[in-house]
Amino acid sequence: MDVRALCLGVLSRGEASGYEIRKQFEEGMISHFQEAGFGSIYPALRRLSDDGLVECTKHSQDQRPDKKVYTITAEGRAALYDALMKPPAPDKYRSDFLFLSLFAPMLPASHIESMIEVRLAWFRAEIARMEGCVASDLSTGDRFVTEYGLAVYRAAAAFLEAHGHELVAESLITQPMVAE
Amino acid sequence: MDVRALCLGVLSRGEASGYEIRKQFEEGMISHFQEAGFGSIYPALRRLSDDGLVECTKHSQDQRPDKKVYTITAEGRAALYDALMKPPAPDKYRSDFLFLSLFAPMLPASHIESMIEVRLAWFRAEIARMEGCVASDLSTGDRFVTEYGLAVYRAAAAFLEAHGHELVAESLITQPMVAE
DNA sequence: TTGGCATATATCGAAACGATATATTTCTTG
DNA sequence: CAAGAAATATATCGTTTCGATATATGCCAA
Repeated sequence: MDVRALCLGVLSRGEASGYEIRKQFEEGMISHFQEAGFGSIYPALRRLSDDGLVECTKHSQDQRPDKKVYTITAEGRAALYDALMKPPAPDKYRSDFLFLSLFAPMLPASHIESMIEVRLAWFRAEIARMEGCVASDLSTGDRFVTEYGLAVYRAAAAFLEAHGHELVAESLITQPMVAE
Repeated sequence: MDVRALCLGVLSRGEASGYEIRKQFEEGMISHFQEAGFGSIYPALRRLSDDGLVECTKHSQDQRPDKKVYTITAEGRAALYDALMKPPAPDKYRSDFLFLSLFAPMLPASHIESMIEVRLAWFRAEIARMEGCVASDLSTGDRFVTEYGLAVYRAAAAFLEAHGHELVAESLITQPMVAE
């Protein structure tokens, strides 16, 4: 599933500009399980446009640079359907946090501790945000992915709360960053 | 954390060839939270070698092409330490499965059902494998990341077992793939 | 015996990432 | 109230990474 297919998916739910598509990958619900930046989205939209899978209409209303609004075409919907009917590729997960955890006993305890705290705070904020989302009315698919994410984040946060201190305790170098 | 730093991390736990490093990213414990293929590993090793962070010794024992074994140097360990001391980048997660789930009501129920089954089978196999790992004696870091992964996979599998059928039920197109 | 799998290295084009450039408006804060 | 930060909006460009492919041998099973 490449960035072109992801853009088609977003556009199938409503027309949008490149900037608005990126916002969905950065802030929206989709941001929890897919990512794409300007450097991928703009070339993808160009190619989709060339292939007739989306149509681009320029809105030069404001003073700002022309806003280009993209709309999915019938061919675009067919291409999206084909992409969705292929068996999904396995999930890809990259975590510098877990890689770093492998080496925790060789790093300062304060570093491990602050890393765990930052992470826990992030999980709690996301969980709160998602709980707000499920309270409102979502479509079937949206509710499913949000509750899935919630289940996983809660498990991860609970694990860190229960076992994070073990990683800190095993750190051989115990130098507080600020003098006591 | 780029592929060079990841290779340094692997080599800090023992010398290895490019092939063996890739096996760790493909099969080993690390495969659950970091990925790298030949196309990234070989250029990374070349650059690490040029920069003096690893040393390469050729073992031409077998008939096969020379096995190049890489060993981390003192400078390499220092560079790894620096990389590990930077605040870790946020986790990156990409799931075609969840993206596809957004559109489940527009896809055949049989497709959704088989996708969920495949996924559940994969989770169960990985959970069993990891349970075998934690039974043996692991280092602190290794045990932490394995049990973290176990907690998350169990939560994901439990969610799919409990709510997977809801996604199938909502699928508007209910065409069995094989005639009954 | 022959086809498939594991070992082992390596490259190459395509895709994606991350930083940066540009320009205007709107919001914030000292 | 003015200065600066943030949001809106598009786009490129060099570096990195991905995925497929090439090459060659040993080993095991059908």
